[in-house]
Amino acid sequence: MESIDTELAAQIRNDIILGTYNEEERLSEARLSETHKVSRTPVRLALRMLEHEGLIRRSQGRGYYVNAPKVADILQAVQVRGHLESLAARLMAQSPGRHNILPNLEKAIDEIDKLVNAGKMDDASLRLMQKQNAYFHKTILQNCGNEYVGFTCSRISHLPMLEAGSMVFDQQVLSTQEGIERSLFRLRLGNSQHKVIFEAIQSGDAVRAEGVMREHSNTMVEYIKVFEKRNDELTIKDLIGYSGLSVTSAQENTE
Amino acid sequence: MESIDTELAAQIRNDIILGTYNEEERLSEARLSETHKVSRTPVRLALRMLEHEGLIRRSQGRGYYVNAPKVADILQAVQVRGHLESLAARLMAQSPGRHNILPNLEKAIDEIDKLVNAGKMDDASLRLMQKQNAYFHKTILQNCGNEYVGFTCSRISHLPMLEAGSMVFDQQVLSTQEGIERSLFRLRLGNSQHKVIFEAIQSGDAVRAEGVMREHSNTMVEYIKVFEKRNDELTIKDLIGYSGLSVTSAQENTE
DNA sequence: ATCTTGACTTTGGGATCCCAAATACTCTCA
DNA sequence: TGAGAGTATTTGGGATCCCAAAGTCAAGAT
Repeated sequence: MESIDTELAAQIRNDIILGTYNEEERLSEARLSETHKVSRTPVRLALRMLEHEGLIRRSQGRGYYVNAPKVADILQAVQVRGHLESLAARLMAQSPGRHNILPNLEKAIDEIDKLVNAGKMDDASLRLMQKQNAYFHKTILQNCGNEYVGFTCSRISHLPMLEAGSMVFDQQVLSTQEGIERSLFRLRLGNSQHKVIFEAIQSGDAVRAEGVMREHSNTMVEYIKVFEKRNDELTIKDLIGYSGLSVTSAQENTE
Repeated sequence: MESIDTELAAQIRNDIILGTYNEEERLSEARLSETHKVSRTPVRLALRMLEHEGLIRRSQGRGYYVNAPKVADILQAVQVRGHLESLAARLMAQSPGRHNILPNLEKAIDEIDKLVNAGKMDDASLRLMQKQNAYFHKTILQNCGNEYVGFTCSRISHLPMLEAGSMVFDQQVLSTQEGIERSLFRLRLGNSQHKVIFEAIQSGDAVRAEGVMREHSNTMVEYIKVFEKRNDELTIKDLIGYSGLSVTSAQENTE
């Protein structure tokens, strides 16, 4: 368990993201300290944190305004993260020490391959795939030789779906056999991109590593846009549902 | 004047960056509140802020450790910012609303041209050029259509030289006529890159806008590396000196 | 009816006190 | 003399009180 202020920030963040507060609703230290049964000190720390994250705005003498992100914001942030990941792939391909890390990447690829080939799309399998996928992406971010790439990424990872390696699944699609086949195809494609990225990094082909990673990152943006087309009123809550995880546990995984 | 905690954070940040504290020195809330004559509440807020910025590390029950950035860190961060700026250039070239902004960019280019052609490299001229240069870069970041590009950049702009459009000059070089000529050449080159970026954005050539911006951003990294080669023990303090501004006022410009 | 002015309320910021946890130190016993 | 236990100290976290600034509302003057 973290300290109260961190925990509190996580709760309020969750509320903001899930749309519990009204648009532009005003938050006050005093009210939050009452509703959450804590003193104003941790509330203040939590609000400062959320202000840094851009989820609330401070207004001189008027308290804090909620500034809830929209799906469009998530798309923009994912694009930024993807761009940074492509930098990481390029840098890692140029990094002399990369060879010690490569086996770990390969293992993650193999694990995903194994799961995809088993053809199962149950909740447990999805979780395992997400875990390996996240590991693949985080490993590249953290071992590219430029620690500010990972650092900068982490500055937007409080948003849902912004953890490196987050994946989106359409539960409706997963309910039919044909949908499962399509999803498996998508996963196979994604993992084959992983393989290309791996090989490019291994052989030191920085340009290719960057290019494929860019394309790979773009995949999720396009996939979410498909959802948007089908549903104008797509909310972030829906999106988190698509991540294949429960809404509450999605927050717990935030680091 | 900002609130005490912001001001305090700026002071401590300055001290850390300029190397006032020893490597890995421990900071405590109580001591800082004494030395800065404020209570522990704003100290705590300031320390949290600095922790977010990565300048100090919190250790359970042992207070805070100073984590002073090195010149190598600045180089890494500049690389990240440059990469994000190249994304901004690409996106702005694809943005339909860019034409309303283009005149402002052109004006900044013209102003720099005017100053460079005048051939003066005095302090006032340098300041004006820095201002126009910063305006050029910030305008692209803020009008690329993806607000998270600018947001993400701002998450590392607490570091020195990390404000978009910061420039570096070698004061030693500026003391000779030949050095001034070389610096003017460098500025002319930089501004001609600005022009290419401008034209690429104007004509919607996203690939070119991104490529030239990447090259443009890389220039500063290479220039700082020249300093490093000449002086193994190059400190961040030296680097701020190279920015052509006084060490203290460099902090004031932080936004 | 409207504008102005005053008091009242709400807001966040800062100071101070208390507390638990972790550390560091010292004394004692083997 | 060295190891261990117990105590003192230092650490940050939380609660509470006070304050100045800004916003809000109502009453009174024009």
